[in-house]
Amino acid sequence: MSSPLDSLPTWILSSAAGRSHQVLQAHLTDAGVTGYEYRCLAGLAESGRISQAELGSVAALDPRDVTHTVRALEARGLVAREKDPSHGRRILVSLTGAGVRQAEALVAVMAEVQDEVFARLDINERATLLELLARVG
Amino acid sequence: MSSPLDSLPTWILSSAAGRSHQVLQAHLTDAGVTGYEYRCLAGLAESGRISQAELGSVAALDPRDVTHTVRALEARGLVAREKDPSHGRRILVSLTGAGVRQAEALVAVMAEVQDEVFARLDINERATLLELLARVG
DNA sequence: CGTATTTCAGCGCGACTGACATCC
DNA sequence: CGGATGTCAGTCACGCTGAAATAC
Repeated sequence: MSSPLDSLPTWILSSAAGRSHQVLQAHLTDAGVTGYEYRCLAGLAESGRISQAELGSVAALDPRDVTHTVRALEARGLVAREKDPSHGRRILVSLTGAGVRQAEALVAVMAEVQDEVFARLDINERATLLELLARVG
Repeated sequence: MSSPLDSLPTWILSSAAGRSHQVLQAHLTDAGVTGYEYRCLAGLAESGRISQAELGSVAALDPRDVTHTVRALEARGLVAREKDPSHGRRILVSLTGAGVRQAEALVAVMAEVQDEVFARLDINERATLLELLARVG
């Protein structure tokens, strides 16, 4: 059990992120979406009808991953894709009604994830942690 | 650039871990080892001659990953593998002279990684961060 | 018998790279 | 032409799972 890694700050950071990721993944799986899909839905919920390239920027996704993710969401009826009339190559993506409902449900899911991951930290400690994390790297 | 993810604590944590991981990977690549290899070398430097199963525990590695990693290290002359005379199935792994030197060099590499990743935090802030991270998840 | 150890092969996520076609 | 956009295919690290052989 004991490991030289346990005293390594970068390992502690990585381990905490891993535990957080595990909680996140479990909840997203329950909700029926992947991490990429969640990010796209959340980005579209905030930014409305945007191009895939813009969605990649908003969702912090590689444009090539946007392609697959958006097509998967389209196949499930959560997003609509339409050609930009003012730019033939560009494709505009937007949430469908079902997509909007899914995005709203995911807001609640993510709130639960945050509560679970940071359950052992109070409000002030959470703020301190985020401030310190912002200065890491 | 702006993203709904930027205000999500788990995303901030994951991003910080990603930046840390990037710095770590860059330094390990320069040193000529993978992350798994570093963990095995560090574990062996601390624990001496141990079985692969024990090494998996010390290095926080799946036993199946230990197999490949140890064989790669053996091929480079950094570790020695020998059958446990008291248990035919078990294989004992230990550092060679070159392995010891590599492990020592990696200690310095990792110290540099920590300094770089947490450069913008003072001693007290680093301690606070680690204490809070320990309670995440 | 069951348990532990090691080894083989493969999966899945997340992030990335190369190559290419399309459009302005 | 250059530059941006989208698509297809593939790579890689990392952490897993399944299946199997060997030893206790």
